Amino acid sequence: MKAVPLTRSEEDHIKAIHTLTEVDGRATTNAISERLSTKASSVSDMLKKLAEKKLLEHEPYYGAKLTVKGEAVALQLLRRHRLWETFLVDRLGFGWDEVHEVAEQLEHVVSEKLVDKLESYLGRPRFDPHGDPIPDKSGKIRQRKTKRLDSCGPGESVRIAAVSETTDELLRLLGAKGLRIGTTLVVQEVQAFDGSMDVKPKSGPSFSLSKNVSHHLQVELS
Amino acid sequence: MKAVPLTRSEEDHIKAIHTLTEVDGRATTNAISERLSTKASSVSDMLKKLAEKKLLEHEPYYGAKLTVKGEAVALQLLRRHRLWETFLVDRLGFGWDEVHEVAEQLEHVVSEKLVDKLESYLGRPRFDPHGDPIPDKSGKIRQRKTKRLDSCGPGESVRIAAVSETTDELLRLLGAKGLRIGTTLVVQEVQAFDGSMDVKPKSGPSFSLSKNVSHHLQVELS
DNA sequence: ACTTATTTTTAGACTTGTCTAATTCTTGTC
DNA sequence: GACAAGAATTAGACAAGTCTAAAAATAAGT
Repeated sequence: MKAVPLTRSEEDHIKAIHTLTEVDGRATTNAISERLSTKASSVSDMLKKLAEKKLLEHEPYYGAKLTVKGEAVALQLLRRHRLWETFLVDRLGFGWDEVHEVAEQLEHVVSEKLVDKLESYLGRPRFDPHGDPIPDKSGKIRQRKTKRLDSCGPGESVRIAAVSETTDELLRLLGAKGLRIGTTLVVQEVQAFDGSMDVKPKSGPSFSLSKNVSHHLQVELS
Repeated sequence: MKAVPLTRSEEDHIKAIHTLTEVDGRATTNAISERLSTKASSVSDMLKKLAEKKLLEHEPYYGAKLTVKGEAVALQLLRRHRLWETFLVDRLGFGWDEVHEVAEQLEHVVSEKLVDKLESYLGRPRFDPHGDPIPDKSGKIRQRKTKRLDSCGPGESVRIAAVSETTDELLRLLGAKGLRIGTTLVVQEVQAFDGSMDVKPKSGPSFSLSKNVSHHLQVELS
């Protein structure tokens, strides 16, 4: 097992495939190209290249699927990304919505020692500021039984388990909408534009929640 | 004045030119290529390109000289590099001889906000772990009144303030002799033959340093 | 099932940054 | 001052990663 250093572009493709597979079940050429803001033809080339490196299997016209080796690469990228995001928010005082682009750059810095020391320095956090799990050195992740509402997609039925980082204002808003711990919701639609979502409580009409609000709601599947 | 983003390679060339100009008074094509481990022809191409961007003036066959604009870029790179080195040593516990390569990568991360917040987080340090000055946001550096150890004579008592143009080999040598930033030395004798000098630390026996080594030690009177 | 629309791939070109090899310019020596 | 040695530049090639345009494969509607 040689540690072939990957280029930034290769890493970006692997991460996109990982995320798409997790969210949509599969990673199509078009979906990848849209995510990376490139053209489908470029992705096609890259898939062939990564398949030759045994990082993924590519069934032409069907889609890409990471191999065990490719999955390991993706998990290390996620690890770096989320550790840096934690550093940026917890230590440098960035807002949770400002860190993505910078972490996107930092995650490509290559130094195992750096990542391990950063992890220790941050107190070995299991979750990043967005509530996403941080893989450990070996790629293992501790799954949370809950996730944030803003990470849910249309059709999901969930129960509110907790409200994170609450403020009085937020609690008042939730009260006004009739939301409390234990309330069951069905996600109806997510707006790509601003991340707001339409949800419908078991009893009562549906309404809209801004991403700001849905982000603070920890939910579990119901 | 638009902030044209530079490529990593362009930044590397500018930094090399800055350092060489500071050390040798001028930056020749060969010297740059050696520093960057590339070939002279590649440097030649890059010089033409950077000259077109008004980052330097290139008198063919004579050498390159940074413009005010180019100098500003170099200072920002130095700022980032030295802030990251400070972070790696002071916060993450890296040895001062282990940080260069990693800082070399981190310095290319582009985010003014990140650099400014990092500076605050570190307590606005004026000097990095090697004793080199860290430029502020506007590019200003606070100079120390230092001279090179090889310019000192017998009887002078000095404190090591910085190690200039460091390499990993040099740092390891210094470490082996117990020398670091802040160490106080008394010059005992200077050999006319080869310029080597005998020095005695405050605690411990005296030993000899070659001119090659003493030339790289920036010291202040103590 | 047939035809059309969509998706994916291929083919060929361009850019950036590098290289080798050949050429041109500068300099130091006699 | 001529000429050899060394330094710098130019010319031409190549790999990586991207693009556009065209071709091929798949999916969808009736």
